[in-house]
Amino acid sequence: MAEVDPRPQRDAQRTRAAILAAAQEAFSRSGYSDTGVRDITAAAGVNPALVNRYFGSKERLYEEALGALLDAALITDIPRERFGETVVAILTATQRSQLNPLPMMMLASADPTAREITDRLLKAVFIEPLARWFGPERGAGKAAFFSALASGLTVYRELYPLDAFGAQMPEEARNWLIAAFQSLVD
Amino acid sequence: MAEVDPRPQRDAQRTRAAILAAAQEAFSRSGYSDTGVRDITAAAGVNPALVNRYFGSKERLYEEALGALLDAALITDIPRERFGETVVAILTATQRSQLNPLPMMMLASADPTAREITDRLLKAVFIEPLARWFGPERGAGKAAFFSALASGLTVYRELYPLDAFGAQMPEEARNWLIAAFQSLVD
DNA sequence: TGGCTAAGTAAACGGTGGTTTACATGATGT
DNA sequence: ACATCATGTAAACCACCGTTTACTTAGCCA
Repeated sequence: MAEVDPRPQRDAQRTRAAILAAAQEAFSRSGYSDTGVRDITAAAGVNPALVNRYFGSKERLYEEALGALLDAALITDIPRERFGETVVAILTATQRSQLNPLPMMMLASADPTAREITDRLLKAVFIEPLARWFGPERGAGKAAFFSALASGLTVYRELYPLDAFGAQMPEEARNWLIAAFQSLVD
Repeated sequence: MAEVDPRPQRDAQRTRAAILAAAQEAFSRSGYSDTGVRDITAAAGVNPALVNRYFGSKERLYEEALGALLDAALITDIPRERFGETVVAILTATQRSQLNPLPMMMLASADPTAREITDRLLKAVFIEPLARWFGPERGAGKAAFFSALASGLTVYRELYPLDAFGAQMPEEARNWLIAAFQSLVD
């Protein structure tokens, strides 16, 4: 006899989490405007109306989805002496991280509402903490360089793939990137 | 007496050009999905149906709009000894260039169809010629670095503006960028 | 066991999108 | 002047979107 599943069929927390996870995946793949509420809920196996029940609107679902990704992406616990290679290792992981907020940011930027939300969250939960971590002297500039470099790399790895940034990145390219990132903390 | 305008009220070429120009402006500002055919034709002062008459579809209008921008953006006639500063001057021009294809590329990348078109055009009319200009040795890698750096800079100048890349960019940041670009040709 | 409430569903609503169709009108050549 | 065709227009079409509403059903407690 099979074990009975002790979990009830109806579980608000589980359903909410399933929608949020499906939203993160969908928004990261298709952005804001091109991701429908019905796409998300179909992937989560629930009814479209539940987005409004649990999150209020598609807009607020996006905000929570991106916020969680940005939170998880903060890299301020990396040891400074190995900053460059650690960052490059993360950004060029063969198994694309589910937690990289950059694709979602790039793809969602066309919609004015999503862009406003993204701009606010990006600065509040990522750029500013990162700038403080870099230190009071030129911290903001370093955070900006970090973001620009990481974004450019992500664009040509995931959006418009170029061989030079592909799976088997040439040693020279990798070293250039490591040195560029490491120079921000030295 | 005022001179009579010798141009007829109806001029297919002029109308077509007006639609194309309005499309470049709109796609650069709002991407593909968030730009409506009615938005474009309203800006051009013509009827929405003319998009289909002159371009076949919104899709093919996008293709022609981006293709023209990518063509005009090729920077292979820059003297190599001043490559870095020239590129940075172009990318950080106070008056944002109407011809920079990067915002359009970034904003349009969410829609699968627009992304496919962008990917094809980007490589055929920009990346590959640029790689040849850099030379047979590591040309592709240099073109990739150029694109990544330029894209990251554009993202944080136009999409999610950061002070460090703003109008009055610190001398240090500017010099870092110039050196990075110049290193690609030295 | 029975009923009450949270959880989930189905269906519709108003708005908007790209596109097509049928029609009106200005330009041109005889 | 008039016929003809390119050019432009108005309106409708059909599909899809986010959201709301009315309803059903499962879970839980008395």
